[in-house]
Amino acid sequence: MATSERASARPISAADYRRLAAFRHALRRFLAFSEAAARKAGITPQQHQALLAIKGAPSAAGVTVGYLARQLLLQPNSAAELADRMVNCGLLVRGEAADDRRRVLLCLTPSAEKALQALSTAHIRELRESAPVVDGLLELLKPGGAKSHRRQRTAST
Amino acid sequence: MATSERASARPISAADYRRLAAFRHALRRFLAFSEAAARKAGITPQQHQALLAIKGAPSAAGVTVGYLARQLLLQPNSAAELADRMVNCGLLVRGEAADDRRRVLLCLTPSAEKALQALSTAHIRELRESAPVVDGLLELLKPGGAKSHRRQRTAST
DNA sequence: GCGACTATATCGTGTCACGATATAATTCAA
DNA sequence: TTGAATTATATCGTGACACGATATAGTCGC
Repeated sequence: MATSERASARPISAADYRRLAAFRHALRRFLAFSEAAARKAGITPQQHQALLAIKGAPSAAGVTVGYLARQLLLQPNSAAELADRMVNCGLLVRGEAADDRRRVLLCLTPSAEKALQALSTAHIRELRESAPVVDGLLELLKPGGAKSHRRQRTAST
Repeated sequence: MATSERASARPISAADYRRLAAFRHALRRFLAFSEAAARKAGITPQQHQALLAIKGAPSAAGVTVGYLARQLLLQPNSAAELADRMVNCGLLVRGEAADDRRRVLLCLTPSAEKALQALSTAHIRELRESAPVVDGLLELLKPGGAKSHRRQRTAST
């Protein structure tokens, strides 16, 4: 069974590995840019993500800890800890939901708004530059990339 | 100066924040998929990244610790520690470069090859599915992105 | 051969997410 | 209503991992 496992049935070509590696490298570069930008703005990368998730939420009146956890793909307790650190940093304020007093509404402070705006401007600029690169890398993996059935027109490479 | 800083000269619209948040959420989802896949294969996400970086490198005879550090955007000492953990796990073997005995050549073991192949297959499949989504989100941020086809050039908000 | 430089390794530290658990608030059934 | 089950958030101890500072080994120019 180990010999004909489905996952190993179709060998990956050297070109596939190169493309995957290049894609992940591009991803890391973007994330590194983002982290550096956040730290330059005086906040941690996770805090930046949290600010964006809150600011980009449908409800403009603040979001709950649970919402933050779902957006950031964190466990609820981790989101509560993150929110706690951000409150201590003066980035967020906690409020209570009127209808359900278990819930805590997280709202950005003015300084957080300011930092997020600057970061968002920089990120939009960066994305406009690097999007074509990522696009190109995704393109290579998408169509007949690892190819198996269809033949693509060989562009040399 | 703080009031008219360049970074804050152009306010970001609510739609921009939503788009940026959606983009980052999609990115986190992909990374979460990747992490879960790696852990299911019995390795850590960083180890998976390292295996891919090594396997996708131009030289097929192993890569140096320094190369690994540059590809993963880590400090050299962190790459050495990562390599150390991977050798202890039986994922890598260290070899010496013939021309420069300071250098260490990292090579995948058979079990690492097997794990990486399975992971790569899963990742290519996942990327083919989620690429259109990421594409769409990038599209929105790219061109005139933040805005609208109609009536841009706004002087207002 | 000697000093400057490069490549890798070691050690102590700090951050952060997690599991387990606790506390508070809501819901629902009887 | 009461009170058990459920949901939302918070607390605490732990572990993984990247880092800075530093150490060691190897190479190169002179």
